[in-house]
Amino acid sequence: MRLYNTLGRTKQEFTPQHGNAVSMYVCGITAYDYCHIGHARSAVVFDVLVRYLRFKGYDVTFVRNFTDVDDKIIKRANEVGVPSQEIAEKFIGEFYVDMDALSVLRADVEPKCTEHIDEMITLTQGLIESGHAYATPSGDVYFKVRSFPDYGKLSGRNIEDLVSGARVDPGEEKLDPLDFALWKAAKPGEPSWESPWGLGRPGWHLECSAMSEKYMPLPLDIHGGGQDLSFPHHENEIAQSEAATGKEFAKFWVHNGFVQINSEKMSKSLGNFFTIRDILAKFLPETLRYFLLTMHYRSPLDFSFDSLEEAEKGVRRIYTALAQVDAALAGTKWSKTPLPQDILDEQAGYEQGFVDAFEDDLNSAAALGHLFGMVRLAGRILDDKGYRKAEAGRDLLVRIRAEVAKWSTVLGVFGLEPETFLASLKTCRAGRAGIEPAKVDALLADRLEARKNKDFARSDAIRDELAAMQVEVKDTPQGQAWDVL
RNA sequence: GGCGGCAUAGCCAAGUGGUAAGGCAGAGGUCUGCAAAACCUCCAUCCUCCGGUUCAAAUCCGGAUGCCGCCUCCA
Repeated sequence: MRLYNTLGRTKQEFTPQHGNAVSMYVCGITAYDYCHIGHARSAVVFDVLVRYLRFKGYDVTFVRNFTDVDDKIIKRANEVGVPSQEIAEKFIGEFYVDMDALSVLRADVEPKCTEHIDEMITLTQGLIESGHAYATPSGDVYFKVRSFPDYGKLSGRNIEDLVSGARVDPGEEKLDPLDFALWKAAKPGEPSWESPWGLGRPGWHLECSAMSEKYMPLPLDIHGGGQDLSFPHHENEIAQSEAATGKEFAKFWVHNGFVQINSEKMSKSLGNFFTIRDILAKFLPETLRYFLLTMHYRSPLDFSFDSLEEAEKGVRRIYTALAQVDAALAGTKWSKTPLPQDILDEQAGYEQGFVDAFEDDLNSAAALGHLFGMVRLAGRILDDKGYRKAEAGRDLLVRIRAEVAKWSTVLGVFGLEPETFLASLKTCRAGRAGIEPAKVDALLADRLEARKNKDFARSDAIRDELAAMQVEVKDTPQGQAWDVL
C-alpha cells in the first residue's frame, strides 16, 4: 500500500523491513483528563491502520504508550489534592471506557512511563557519555540539539529558524535555548525517582524513545501520532533515539489531521471543546466512528453536531439496506432468471474500488463511497421483482453481504446485526428528541382503533399530534411503526 | 517573522495529468385511503482568481486572494 510519509512529505510504497512483521508505535495520551474528539480521531485512524495491515496479512506489533507522569498530571493532582499516580490511573481507566465504546482495539503493548524509568535513565546516561546531553548543577539533563545535525528533518525546519522561537524559562540552565529536557530535577511535592543526577523525573519526549526501542527493533516500520506532535515531540524523539543508537528511528511517520470546530482549533480556552462522552451522551459510538472515517485521515475535520446527524443518516442508510438484504435472503424459492453482466461488473468494480481506496493512503472516505455503491446496487436488485427472487440475484446479495462483513472488520463499523443496530439507533434518537415511548404507544393504539373504523380524519389528527412530538408514523404491512422525525 | 496545510455543487466530501466518487438536502417516480418510510431515477461542461507547461490540468509550475495549523502544553 501507499502511505503518506511526513518524512519526505510524499506518499511512498509501504513495505515492512522484515518479511511479514510490522512494528508500529503511536504516541498515546497523557492521562490527566477525559479524552476529547481529537483523541478519538487519532485513536480510530491508527486503529483502522492496524486493522488494515492485519487484514492484508501482516503480523503487526502495535505499541501505544500512556504518559502517566507529566506537568499536567501533577497540576491536576495538586488541584484535586491526590497523588498524581491516582489521577493517571483514573484517566487511563476512562480512556479504556471510551476506546472500548468506539471499538478501538487494545494495542499489543501499552507501556506506562512510570514503569520504564530505568530504561530512560540508561538512555539518558548513554546520551551524556556520547556528548549529546549534559547535566546541570541543579540536576536537570538537557539534550544538546546542535550535536545532532539532522535536527529538523521531520518538520522541515532548520536550526537557525528555530533560534528565534526558542526561549529559556526562568530557572533553566540550558547551554543553548534550543536544548530540551531529558530529565527534570524534582521539585517539592512532585513524584520523583532516584537517578545519577539526583531525584527527578523524565521529560516527556524521552519516554517514547525509551519504550519504542524496548519493545521493537529500530528502525520502526511506522511511527504515528497527531499532526501537532511532529514538532517538537517527534523531532526530539528522532534526535534522542538516533543520537543514542546510531540507527534510523522510524521508516514511516504518519500523522493524523486535527479536529476543528467551525474551522478553528478546538481548545479549552475557546470553550469549543467536546469530550467523547459529551458526544456519546447523544449519539451512538458507531455513528461517531463512522463520522471520523468519512474524512481522509490527514484532512482537518470540522466537527459539529449537525455533521454528526448527517453521518447518522449515512450509517442508518447502510444498516437499513443490510436489514433488507438479510430479509430477502431468508426467502426459499428462487428462479433461474439470470443477472445482466453489467450488474456483476458493477459489483466487482465496487469491490476493487474499496481495496484501491485503502491501498492509496488509507482512504476510508473513498472506500465508503464504494460501500454506498454496493448498497445502491443491492437496492436495485431488491427493487426488481424478477431479480430479487432469482438465484443470480440472491448470489449477488450474498456476495454484497459478505463484502460488507469483510470490510466491517477493517472499518470497525457495520459489524452488528442490522436490526440490533437500528433498534439502538431508534432508542438513541428518541432519547435525544425527548420522546416518551409510552405516550407514543398510547396514541398509536388510539390511531389503530380509528383506522379499524376507517375514521381517517381522526387517524390523521393523531398522526399530526405525533408529528408535533417529532414522531413519525409509518403504516407497514406488519402494522404501525414509528421513528423519530 | 520562520515552516506547513487547505480552497471542489445549497451543505459535507473523495479525487494519484486523460475528461468531476459518495453522502446530506432538493426534484420526479414506485408504493399508500392519504402519507411516511423504503427503494429507483435525476441533480457541478466544471473544481477561489490570474498566468504558464502539456495533445490533455481540479490534479504540475509561478503569482494573487482567503482560511487554518505549527514554531509554547496539545491527538
